[in-house]
Amino acid sequence: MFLPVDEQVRRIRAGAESIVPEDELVAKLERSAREDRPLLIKQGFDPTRPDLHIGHGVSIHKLRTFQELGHRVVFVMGDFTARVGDPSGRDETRPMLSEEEIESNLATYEDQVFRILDPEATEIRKNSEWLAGLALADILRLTSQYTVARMLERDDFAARHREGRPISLVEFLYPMMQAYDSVALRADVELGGTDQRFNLLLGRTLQERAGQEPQVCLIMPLLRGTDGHRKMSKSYGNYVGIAMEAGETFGRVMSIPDTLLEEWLVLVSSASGEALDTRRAQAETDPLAAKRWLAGDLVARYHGAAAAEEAREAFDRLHRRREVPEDVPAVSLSLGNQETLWIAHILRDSGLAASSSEAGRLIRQGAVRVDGKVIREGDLRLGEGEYLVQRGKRTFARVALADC
RNA sequence: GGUGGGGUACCGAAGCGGCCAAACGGGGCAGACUGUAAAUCUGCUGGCUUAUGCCUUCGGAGGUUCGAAUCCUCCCCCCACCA
Repeated sequence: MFLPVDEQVRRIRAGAESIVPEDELVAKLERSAREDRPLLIKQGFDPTRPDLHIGHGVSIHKLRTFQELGHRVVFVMGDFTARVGDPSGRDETRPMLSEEEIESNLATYEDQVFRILDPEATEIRKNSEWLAGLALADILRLTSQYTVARMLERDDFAARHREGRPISLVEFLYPMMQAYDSVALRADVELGGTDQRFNLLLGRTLQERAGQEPQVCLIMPLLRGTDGHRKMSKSYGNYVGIAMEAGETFGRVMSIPDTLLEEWLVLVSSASGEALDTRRAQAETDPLAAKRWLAGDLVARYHGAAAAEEAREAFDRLHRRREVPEDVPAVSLSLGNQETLWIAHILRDSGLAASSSEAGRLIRQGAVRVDGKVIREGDLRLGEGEYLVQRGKRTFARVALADC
């Protein structure tokens, strides 16, 4: 039923930042094979922000690998912990979320997660199931199992404490709750990013205190974003969203620096084993081909094979052949009672420029074309008719001018 | 509670009576180059019915002045040290 243990380990280890401790993972896998019983793989998610990007996808892909290896994946929605907000990597307390906000985020999470995970083989559990019912007495027992000094070992807490910034008591409870999830589920393995290291290790500690075999922590690196430097994050704008439109996804992947390519192939592509090795070699010899494959692979995974083909074609058309894309947004503008409209206003009102001042600047820089011809005159006016207006290399609008 | 230091455009950070729509860096946008890139170089980066013109902006509200981001008063918010 299971692949040989060493092959399983190989696939699990691919791309991982660290496995703590690896020999326990091997032991668990061996026992699982011997007893023909799948391991329980757990990952928690904070339903605080409804948009997932492929940085989150790194560990979700890894969960998928576990599914393919025949293990049992439990996806924990931290609906209860979200009311606190994960302080990891933060330098201040986060606002608590209301129940309504949390609920409304859950559904969109499932939609995105199931673009990667097999829904049939995934259990989704909310941690309010076991956390909401805890009595104060239970919580006292739990909190007695860990010390303030050890809590302060965590880098972000330590820094905040050292610098005199506030740490609310409830934030100490966040890792405790996440760790308790592992106790409640009797997790064999927990996945998380490097920023989760402390929380994952705390899970081991609490499991041991509860008389359980401690979980193995599988720590995945944080994915670097499209800028090639900083970790992928929505607030840096260097992300590729899982639910993002297909063409946009394709384009963003194509624009990553080559130096990022191998990393992305390992961490977020569907390739594994030998296929992955082949792609990694290709990334060296023909980065463009490898990047195109990766872009298509991601689009196919999130939107289906047909969408990937379409995205590739649209991309080639726009960027390689410099042709006008097929789906240029159409805008119709009213002339009002005038004969003509000023080009700066046309650019502004068709959404190609944020303001008429910006439109003027773009024209001065030679970035504006009308029907393929570069516009130099800042005072150009257009009369009734249809025009293809272009701003820069890749932003178009088909503008219809008419009175009415 | 005391003392001291701050709040400037998307972010960081200069400016400390006119030459300030506000230096510089980052980010963003555009041009060149290219493999669509990245790196590099160049330009732009408040708004306005089309602009050697006008309007709004430097925590908030008033005031002094021909003139204020810059001086004064009050208020709000941050930070450091002490208690």
